[in-house]
Amino acid sequence: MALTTKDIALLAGVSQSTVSRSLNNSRLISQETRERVLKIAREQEFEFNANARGLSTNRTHTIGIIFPDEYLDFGVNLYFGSLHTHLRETLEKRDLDLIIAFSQNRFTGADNIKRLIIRRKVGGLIIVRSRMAPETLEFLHQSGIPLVFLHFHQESTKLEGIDQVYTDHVKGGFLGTEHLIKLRHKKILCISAGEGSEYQQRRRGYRNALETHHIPYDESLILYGDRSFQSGYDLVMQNRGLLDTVTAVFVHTDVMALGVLEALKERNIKVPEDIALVGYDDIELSTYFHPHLTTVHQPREKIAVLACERLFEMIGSKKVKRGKEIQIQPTLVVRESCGGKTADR
Amino acid sequence: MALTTKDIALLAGVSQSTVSRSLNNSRLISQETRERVLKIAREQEFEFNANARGLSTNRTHTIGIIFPDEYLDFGVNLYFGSLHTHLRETLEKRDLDLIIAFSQNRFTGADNIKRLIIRRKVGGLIIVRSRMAPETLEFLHQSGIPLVFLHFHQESTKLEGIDQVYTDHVKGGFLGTEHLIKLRHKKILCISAGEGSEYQQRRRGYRNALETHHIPYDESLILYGDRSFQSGYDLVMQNRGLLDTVTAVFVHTDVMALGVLEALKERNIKVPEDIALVGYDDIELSTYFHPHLTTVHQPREKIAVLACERLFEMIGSKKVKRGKEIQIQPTLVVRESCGGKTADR
DNA sequence: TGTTTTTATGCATACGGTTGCATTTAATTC
DNA sequence: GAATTAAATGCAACCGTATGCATAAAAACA
Repeated sequence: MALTTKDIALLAGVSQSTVSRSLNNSRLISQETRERVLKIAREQEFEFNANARGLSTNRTHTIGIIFPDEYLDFGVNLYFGSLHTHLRETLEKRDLDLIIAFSQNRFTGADNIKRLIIRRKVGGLIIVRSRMAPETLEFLHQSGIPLVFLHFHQESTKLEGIDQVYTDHVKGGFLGTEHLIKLRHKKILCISAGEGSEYQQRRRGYRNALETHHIPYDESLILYGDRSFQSGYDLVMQNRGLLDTVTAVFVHTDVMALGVLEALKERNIKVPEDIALVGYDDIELSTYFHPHLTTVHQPREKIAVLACERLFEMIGSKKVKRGKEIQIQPTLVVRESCGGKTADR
Repeated sequence: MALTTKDIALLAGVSQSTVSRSLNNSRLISQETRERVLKIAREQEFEFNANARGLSTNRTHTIGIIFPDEYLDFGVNLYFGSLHTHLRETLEKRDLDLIIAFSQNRFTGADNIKRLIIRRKVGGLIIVRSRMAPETLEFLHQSGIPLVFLHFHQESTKLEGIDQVYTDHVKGGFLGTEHLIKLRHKKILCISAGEGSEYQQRRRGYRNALETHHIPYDESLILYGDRSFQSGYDLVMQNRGLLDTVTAVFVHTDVMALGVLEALKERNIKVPEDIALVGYDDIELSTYFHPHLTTVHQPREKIAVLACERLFEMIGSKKVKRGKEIQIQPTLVVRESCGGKTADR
């Protein structure tokens, strides 16, 4: 059987509470005793029983992460997968366990967010790009649990008092577009996605850039995919005419951009010679394709680290003021898919 | 505050133990009472406190999954990522929570396997392709925790009594090679990986196929990569001479195969016309590349489901006999990268 | 030296469930 | 209808830790 604090107490010749206090660095303990207890605990490879601890303190050394459902869908999960990895890594540094769930149990329909809090007593929650019922949101507020929303900025007043870490998607949309404009492109097709505020924001950036540079905004130059490789591919194949009239394409996810690239290759349209291409996300996968994608980089590791640190702060002290919004700037990574050349040809 | 069984008891006018029994489907409870209690619990959105439960039963509704470190490495994580997804999905169906860890905490150096058991009291453990210290293995044995090893077959007698779910990598190696042989290829380059039993087994299959068809086995036709896209690419670039002498390449991971494909394209070697290519894993990514990869398919979902079911059995009853080894047959998925044609040219 | 203050330790209870055992109530048997 | 048995419920202890409170020991003070 696993050792308990009681066992350690026996070995050390002290009471169980002294052991508990020693291991928890309480300052009610003499240096001498503490060290003796710690030594024995180490020797015996003592591990706390997380359940007992959680029961007693009503919190656990566990963080919950809520991912959006589409995480399951390979075609679009490369960005979130990478984010996941960084989150895991950051939490592991703090010796925190990680429970992962989708916002809703896809089989029982249970509200996993509520469950993680009530049932698992997670010490904090990171919620990645999830819509949620107002009721759940209300519940989160009331629970007072440390909470960080990730990925995109939500402006709803309902989210007041909730921390958010996100990249500036408007800026990202602007950067990608402006790069193309500076290469003298004027007719820039925008392949975005229908659902999701981040895409709306990226489109706003696209439009801002055009207007800043006095290029008329043309709604017919916006197409909507579903974020998948296939949809990028399909949009190119289905809009042959449109593609002949543009000199550049700005695609709002790398995965779609790779689909676009593939389709263009098949149609014998050369990138970047015939069409310049800009993606969004800077996923590692895109370096597998040629030409390498110029793309808007979102610093995933930074997002993960900042979100976790914020969580740690809140967990560490109840007095930390909630509702901080951390905006991270995306950057443009220039590779080959736009060419060094301008659009003058 | 969250509701407890005591609260429900009060509302239902019964004792706390009756509530507990009702919610746990004990047969010591009358149908009538049970229903009344359940109804109230539902209405109140009662959720068990997992800590309290875990403390008294000494087990939790939680499964641990241990992933290999390289999971972090994108270049090789596509297969495991997909496996992960299926595992998560399967466990969610059973309303089980999931804690994920690497076998060793990469920062504190702690043995996560031991920790998950002692500290988190996970009800079961799935260990994906991990080497581990004999001491840890011994510990696992003793703990009696439901346990399934995933991915490849380990024949060590030390693993006796431990369940394994794996695909037959020897068979897979055989299938891929034989397909090429039947297309009349005789000089088949094999790009494998240095570390990992599964690759050793795939190479054995490769050799078996050659010998079965009376083709001399030539060790110099085996190259070793590190499973990454880049290493597939590099091997092709660094072994130009060798590649000119073969008509087919069998690559032991799809990710590497895609790297190979990319390099061949760059060298203007046509696939499948000049060289036929077979991969291994059947990851979704490979359908993004052209020509589509002929590859050895490992049924990831089946592996996940079988592993979980086995775990459920063991969790459900202590009497279940341990040590079952479930072998799953890989299949060959013929796509475009070998051509319909034979090697007679 | 006696008294007060400080510091270190132990005692006992709470956390929210599960479960063996005792008890009550209902059903069955004679 | 009394005695026996079965079914349903309640009582209470326990799981392992944290922590308020009481207390003992040590230090400081008078």
